[in-house]
Amino acid sequence: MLTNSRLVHQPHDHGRCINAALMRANDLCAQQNARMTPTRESVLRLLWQSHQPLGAYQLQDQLSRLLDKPVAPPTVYRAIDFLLQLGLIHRISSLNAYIGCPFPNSEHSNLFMICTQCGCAAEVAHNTINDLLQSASDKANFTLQSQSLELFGLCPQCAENAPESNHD
Amino acid sequence: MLTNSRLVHQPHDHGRCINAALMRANDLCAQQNARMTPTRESVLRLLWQSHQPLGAYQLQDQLSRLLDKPVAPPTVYRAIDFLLQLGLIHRISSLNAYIGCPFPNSEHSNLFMICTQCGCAAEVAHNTINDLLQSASDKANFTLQSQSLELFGLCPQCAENAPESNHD
DNA sequence: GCCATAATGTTATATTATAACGTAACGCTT
DNA sequence: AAGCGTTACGTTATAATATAACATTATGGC
Repeated sequence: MLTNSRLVHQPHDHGRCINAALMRANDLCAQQNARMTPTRESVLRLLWQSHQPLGAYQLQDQLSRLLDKPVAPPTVYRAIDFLLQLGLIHRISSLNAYIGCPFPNSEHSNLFMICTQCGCAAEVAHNTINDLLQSASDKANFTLQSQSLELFGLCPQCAENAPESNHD
Repeated sequence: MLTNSRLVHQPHDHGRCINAALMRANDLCAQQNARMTPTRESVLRLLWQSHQPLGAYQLQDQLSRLLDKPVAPPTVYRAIDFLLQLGLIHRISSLNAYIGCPFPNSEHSNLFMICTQCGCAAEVAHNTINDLLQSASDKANFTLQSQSLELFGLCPQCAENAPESNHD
């Protein structure tokens, strides 16, 4: 089970973690002969700035503030589409929000653990689950192409802070 | 593995299948002291009419035609919310669409197999997958509350009709 | 029948996403 | 370096999905 759960849920050198993500992104672009333009890089950076998924219009606000000029929705959506295609970010469809992918190179399951309290989201790649989903698909004669797996609940911190209605 | 996959993918007595769903719905309402009003029943029926997920505005159209009078979005969304709360239907968030639940009483995984070709969707309850997700959550110290699992691919028919770019 | 509650009607608007078309930048060829 | 095709971006308008707020009507218990 490969996960960025600890990174998400625990304090860490976040600047380094963002830079690492940008490096990976640049590498991938070089590989694929794609251009990491300033707008795209800004959007990717903003998505990495928080471990929370951000909506397109939140991104618009932040990008607009960052560039100190008005930014229209298509600008944001174009950057999002580009990053999605390269697998550098994911769309979390139950939230209509987007988040940086911690392991863009690996084939992985896109399983997210999303905190209903604080909104943070950790990504998990879990081979056993993927295998099971594949075999369930096979059994149903379903030709699996892609998947979207989203778990909702409390992250470690929030569970800690607000435990099961205990009044000790 | 409990699934309505065969029902979805194979010809069957669909009228009976809709009626069964409505019966289950009425039972559940009786149990929970909830009211199955005409609007709600119509929406549920429309959702069962196809094994495809329907969007809110598709439902609006169809409901409007069925009742032969204009219907505003809130009407549709209220019925949807009611049915969602009772677990009689599900929201498929990657499609912004809704679909009748074939086994509303059971605790289940909400796993959908959605055909990217024809749009049909089968629901699967798979205990092993649920258990795995639970244990993955435990390992990550994540308090699992709910989940949304959506698989995309080709249903048996569509796979049959458009096999892997073979030209034999 | 009266009342509280639940459901629906109605109007307006918020939120998310895309279409369509023009302009600018890039990078290759010559 | 001029020309040119491609890619990216700017701009305006609008589509698609969802909800807020408040008025009205129906339902069921007393």
